[in-house]
Amino acid sequence: MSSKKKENKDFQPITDIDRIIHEPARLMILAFLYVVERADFIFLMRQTNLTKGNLSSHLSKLEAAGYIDIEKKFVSKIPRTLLRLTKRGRKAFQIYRQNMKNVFENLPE
Amino acid sequence: MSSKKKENKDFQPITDIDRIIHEPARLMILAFLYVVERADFIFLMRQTNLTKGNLSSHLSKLEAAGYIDIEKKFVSKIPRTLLRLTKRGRKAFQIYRQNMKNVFENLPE
DNA sequence: ACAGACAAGTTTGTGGTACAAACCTATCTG
DNA sequence: CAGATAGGTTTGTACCACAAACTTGTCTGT
Repeated sequence: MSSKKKENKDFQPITDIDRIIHEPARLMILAFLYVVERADFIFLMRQTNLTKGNLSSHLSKLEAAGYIDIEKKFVSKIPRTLLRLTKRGRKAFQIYRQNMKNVFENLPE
Repeated sequence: MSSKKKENKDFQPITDIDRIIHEPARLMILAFLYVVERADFIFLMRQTNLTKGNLSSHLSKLEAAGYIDIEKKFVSKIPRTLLRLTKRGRKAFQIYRQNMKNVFENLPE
């Protein structure tokens, strides 16, 4: 009945924080994709002010986590990279959001 | 009138995120100190489930940032390390909190 | 009174990662 | 056909979170 371990329910939301999402650059990316549901590389780069290189590697990481799909098309010889949130990504983002909300919820002021 | 640079007001709160606070372990520490206003090392260690080593280094970092005061007392030969939020720390935490709130504020669902 | 055992921290070592800079490949332009 | 530009990817590096080792001091038991 009594738990041996102090599990500290208070801080559980913080302990559980998804580090993939927690990184500010990726949080920006996800927050954007959460709304528009589809965007291309260049547009995202302008929106986030990330460099090409960094945007690229963050996108790879998000893809590896299964949070976004990366679709490479050609529009009359010009490459176009389209990004969209997966179901999994959407879910993870919602959970992250709820966790962060819980952290601050019961604080005064 | 028109701004040359795309400043992306939408994501400004994320760009401005305070990395000292953003780290989950330190967020936990600050969230706790925000409430109790004074705690000792051991108690904080139990609350956060951090090891002594990691707690120590996070506290050092918070102190270096001017966010907490570390007070080392002796209570009849036994050392006691007391932590409390500085005004600066309290302010920074509030700003961080507001930034995070802004990030999620205008999203659907 | 002195050999452990324990308590309360601090310092050191290391693997992972965010950011920047270099690189790549293809198209357009004079 | 020599740059310049566009759209990315890969590489290099400096930092930093976490774990493990170390430190300093107190409290036993014998």
